[in-house]
Amino acid sequence: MDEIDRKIIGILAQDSRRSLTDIGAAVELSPSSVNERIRRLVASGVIRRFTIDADHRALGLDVLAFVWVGLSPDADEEAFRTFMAGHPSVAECHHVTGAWSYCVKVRMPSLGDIEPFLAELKRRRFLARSETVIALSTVRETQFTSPER
Amino acid sequence: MDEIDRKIIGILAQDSRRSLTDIGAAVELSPSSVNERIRRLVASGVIRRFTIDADHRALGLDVLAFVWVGLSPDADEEAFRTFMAGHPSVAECHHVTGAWSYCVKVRMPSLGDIEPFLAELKRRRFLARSETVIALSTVRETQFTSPER
DNA sequence: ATTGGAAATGGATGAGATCGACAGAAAAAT
DNA sequence: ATTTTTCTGTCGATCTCATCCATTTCCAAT
Repeated sequence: MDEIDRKIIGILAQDSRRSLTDIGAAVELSPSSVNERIRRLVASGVIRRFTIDADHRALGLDVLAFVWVGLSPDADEEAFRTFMAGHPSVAECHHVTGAWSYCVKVRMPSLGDIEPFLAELKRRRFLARSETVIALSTVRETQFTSPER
Repeated sequence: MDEIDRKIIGILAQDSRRSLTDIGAAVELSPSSVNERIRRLVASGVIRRFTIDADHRALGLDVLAFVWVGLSPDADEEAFRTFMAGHPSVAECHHVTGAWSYCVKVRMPSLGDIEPFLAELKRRRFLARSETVIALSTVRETQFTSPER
C-alpha cells in the first residue's frame, strides 16, 4: 500500500474501465506491473469489487430516506442485522453512537413504500422507536474527489 | 429500460468486469447485443460510471460519521454545496426534511479530524448547529442484493 | 400483408489482458 | 561487507475479449 497503489485506486474509482496501459502511463509503470498491483489489491481485499454507479431514479428508486432505528430491548440483534443485510430496499445500515441504535439508508420506489417497511420492522419486534428523514436532493454521493487534472 | 437492462445492471453492480459473453449467457443475448445495451445505458446516464468498491479502512479512512447540519440563516447555501462537493472527506451530502438542513456522511483518518471539519464549517458561517453521529460498525453498504444463484 | 425502424446476430479485426521468463533492486542473513 | 533471498518490475508472446459492420430478424403501425 504505497503512493502508487493509492493513485491506482483513485483512478479506478473514477473509471474502473481504464486500460492497464493508460493507468500505467499515469503512474509511470508498465501495464504488467499495474496488473500485478491491481491483482494484489483485489486479493488483499483493499478493492472489494468492481462495480457500477447507477442512477437510482432511472431504476425506479425515486425515494431516498434515512431511518433511525431504536432497537427494542428484547430484539434479536443478529436477526435484525441479517434482515437488513438481505432487504432489497436497504442501501446502508450502520450501528451508531447516540440516541439511536442504527442508521439505515433506504431507497424505495415511492414514499408509500416506507410505511410497510417500518411495519415489517415492528412486526418482527425489532423496533422500539424510529424516525424517518427524507432526502430532498443529493449534493454528492461519492467519496473520491477527482484529483487535479 | 426493460427487464433485461435491469438484469444487466444487477450483474454489473455485482461485478463490472464480467465479460460480455458471460453476461450474454446470463440474459440469453449475444455479446454484441449486451455491448450495445450497456453502451446505451451509459449514454443515457442510467450507468453513471464504472467504479470500484474499496475498503476505506485499508485506505486509512478509519472513521465514518454522519454530521447533521443546521444551516445558519445567513449562510450562502450555494457556497455550502460547492464546499461539500469538493471536500475530500465528504462521502455524501443530502438536503433533508426534518429538524436539520443537511445530512453529511464523512470519512476521516481519525476522530480527531472531525473537529477541524466542523470548525471550518463554522468559520465559513455555514453552521448554526450540528450533531455528529459516529458509526461503530457497518452491517451493509450496498443497495444491490445479489439475486438468486 | 407491407413497410419502416429498432434490436439482435455473426464474423472479422484490433486492442488489451494475461502469463512466463528474466533482470534488477531491496531486504535479510551470515 | 558479502551473499542469499525475496520482491517488484520489464519485456515479449499469446490468447481472450471488446468493438465494429453488414446482414437478418423482430415488432409495430398502417
